[in-house]
Amino acid sequence: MRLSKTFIKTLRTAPKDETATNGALLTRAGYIHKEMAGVYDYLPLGLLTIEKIKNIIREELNAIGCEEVLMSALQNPELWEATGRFSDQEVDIWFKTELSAGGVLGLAPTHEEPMVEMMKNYVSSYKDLPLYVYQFQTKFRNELRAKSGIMRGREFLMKDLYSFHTSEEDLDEFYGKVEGAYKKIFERLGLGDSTYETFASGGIFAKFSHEYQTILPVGEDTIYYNKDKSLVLNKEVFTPEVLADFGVDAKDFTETRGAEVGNIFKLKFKYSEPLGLKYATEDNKSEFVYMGCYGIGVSRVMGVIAEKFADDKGLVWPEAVAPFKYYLVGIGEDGTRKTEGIYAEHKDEILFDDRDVRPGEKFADSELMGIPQRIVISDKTLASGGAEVTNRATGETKIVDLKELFV
RNA sequence: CAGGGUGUGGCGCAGUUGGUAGCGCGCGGCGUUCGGGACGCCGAGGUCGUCGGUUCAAGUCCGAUCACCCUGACCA
Repeated sequence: MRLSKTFIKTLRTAPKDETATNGALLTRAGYIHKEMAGVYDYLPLGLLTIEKIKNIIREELNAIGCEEVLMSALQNPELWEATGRFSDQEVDIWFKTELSAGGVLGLAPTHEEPMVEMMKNYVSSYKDLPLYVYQFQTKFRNELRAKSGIMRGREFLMKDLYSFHTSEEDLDEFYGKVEGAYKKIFERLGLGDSTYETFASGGIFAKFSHEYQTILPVGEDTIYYNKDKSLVLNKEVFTPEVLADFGVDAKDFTETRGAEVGNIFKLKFKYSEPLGLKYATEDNKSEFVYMGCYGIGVSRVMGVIAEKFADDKGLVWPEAVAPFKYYLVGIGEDGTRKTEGIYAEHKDEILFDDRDVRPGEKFADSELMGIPQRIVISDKTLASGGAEVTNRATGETKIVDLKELFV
């Protein structure tokens, strides 16, 4: 991408209404644009970052046999009335709208009901199971208070996976596979060292559910971890009874803040029963389908990564999620000519700062945008043998022969 | 939803006891610059969130309303 050709523009100061680090830097660096509280547009760089995150999740889910779909945001109330979840008393974050011909529709805050209803068309026998179906979809939640940049929005992007099984054992086994996939996903996202599977309230169907909490000072959840972080508990289950169950002592735990980037739930019959998702067993009995659901907040993850790695100069993306791996700057006639040639060969990997501005501004923007490697070519670098390559995260600089740049 | 705070050019801000708006960044032009957001000159751009009221006169006072931010509560 050529910076001279894009409409985005960096800002020296963050808008006053972006006080969270992620919102302020993503706005300043031209990744996002705010429509209103909790509602954001993703600009070219932001969209590329979102797509990188999505692809990592997609690859790991596909690797354990999941199938991707895309469901609708508009929802039929009848479906949700079957589970009692269209009621504003039961689920108080609905956005509801009206059909011009009369009647109410909802904007999906999650997709258990429509997913189950849809699968009724395709699941009729034990031979059809198990199934693992997911999507990346925009969710709408009428939060009382949107906050923290893109970390808690009213409209946000989520990956939601639903699994369908004939037995609890099969559900358990797949649940374990998802745990494995999630571990890989968070590692690849650069959050492996700071993200922990955390015990949280499981509602009425299980003692616990699992949340994936990334340790982050501005996270919304309070969590407790022991020395080696082998056991992490959300505050909501950090009770004497639960501690006794685990045979641990509260004084061995440290309190910190976490951002919930994912969660996984064993739903069992919670939705299959009220909506009537059944299958025929081998001996032709009709049974309800066991279910699990597994979420990752894609846009929130982007905010968490932005927040977690930022420094005083701006964003610092892990290479796997950066919109581009390289930020290319040419200085002087020779440098400029060389960079044009390099850009032509590696367009997909390069954010090319070909703007007619002074070098200092380009350096500042490369740092603000958080591109992992900055390549500078000038008379000076050519005289020392090639291009100067600077690592955004470490600040480490080295001269690399032009032929060795992309090997 | 409770408490606190803020709305003035694209962004950040100032505007004294009411007298119809000013600065920095950014933007356009010219020139000098060209490895750390350079400098000079010229210039464009706002009716002060919205509605109503007081007044000869309101960005400044009063009322209402909307939006936004922070803390908390909420989070299926």
